[in-house]
Amino acid sequence: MSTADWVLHVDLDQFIAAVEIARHPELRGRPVVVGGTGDPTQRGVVATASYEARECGVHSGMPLRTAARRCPDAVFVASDASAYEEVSERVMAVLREFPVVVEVAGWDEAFLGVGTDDPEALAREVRRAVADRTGLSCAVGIGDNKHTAKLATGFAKPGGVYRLTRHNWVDVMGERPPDALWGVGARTRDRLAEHGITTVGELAAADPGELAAEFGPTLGPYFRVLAHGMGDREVTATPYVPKSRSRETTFQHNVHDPGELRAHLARLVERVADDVAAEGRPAARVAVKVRFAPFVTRTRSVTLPSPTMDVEVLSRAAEEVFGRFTVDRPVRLLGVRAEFGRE
DNA sequence: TCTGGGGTCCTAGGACCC
DNA sequence: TCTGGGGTCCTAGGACCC
Repeated sequence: MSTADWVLHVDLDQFIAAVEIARHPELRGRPVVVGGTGDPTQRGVVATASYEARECGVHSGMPLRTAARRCPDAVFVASDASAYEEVSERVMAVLREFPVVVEVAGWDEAFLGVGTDDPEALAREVRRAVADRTGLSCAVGIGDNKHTAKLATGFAKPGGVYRLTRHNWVDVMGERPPDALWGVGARTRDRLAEHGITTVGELAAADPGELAAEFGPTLGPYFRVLAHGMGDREVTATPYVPKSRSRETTFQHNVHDPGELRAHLARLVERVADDVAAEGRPAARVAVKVRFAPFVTRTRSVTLPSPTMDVEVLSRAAEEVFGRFTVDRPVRLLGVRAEFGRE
């Protein structure tokens, strides 16, 4: 743990696309779209688009079909999680060689808790070390907490360094919409707008009571804290301990046949049971997710009589929970999640 | 824009207990 | 014998993030 002078946020540029370009050099300079099975005629979305592909309006989360229409020259590549994990580990190892606390925040990003008089110099060293040792480019945000560091990275991209602190917060963020904050999305932005709040500055000045009434006693005041550029300063190297493991599948074609659905359910629960066993900790709850056509998602769950890693017990629980659904429409997605107990 | 997969955290209502 | 208030667990759903 560290409550040092500065928080740095390191974020790799177009990470997944960069890994694919590194191992397929002929892709360099071309629009590259990574996601799904790599077949843009199938259901799936863009995981990462290279900067060349972004120029045609392709971005993360966009359906592959749409990406193919916008960028007919793009090269489509299947997503390969284990390759990205491996490269990610190498990058994190480079970061850990610095005299900093490293908190991994995803495949392609990490917070660094640092004590230094010259955070810009350190940020440039980090960028150089990552580039030299992995061939990857990254942006580094410098902040006085994790929130400002994370937002600073957005201004540093691609491949730069940017500092955002209480000293330039109002100038940089005051006039931006509330969803520019990390943790405020489109839904909350729209609900805020109904209260006449359309900028970060207005949110910072909003009545905490009114926010609590709209968003609840924890979330409401928290949004106002974010709008002041405040946030968590604690950077911790404690290894990540998952609270749940899940597997889900979107079918290429909607499924209505109950037998077929049960067969898919059985396969999913086996994969989840494998993940639970690999984790070596018993699951306390089992949840089943069903997404009906066109796109209505429902979840049912059960607390097990006692936590278990037994695939038979997990399977029976998933079947029981699935049996509580009324499957009267075609099913687009089926998912199973196991939650670990509190220890 | 016909909308993946894997996660986390918060809210809210009802059950149940004291 | 018509009724309080607090605490905690269970469940479903929503929002957000990478």
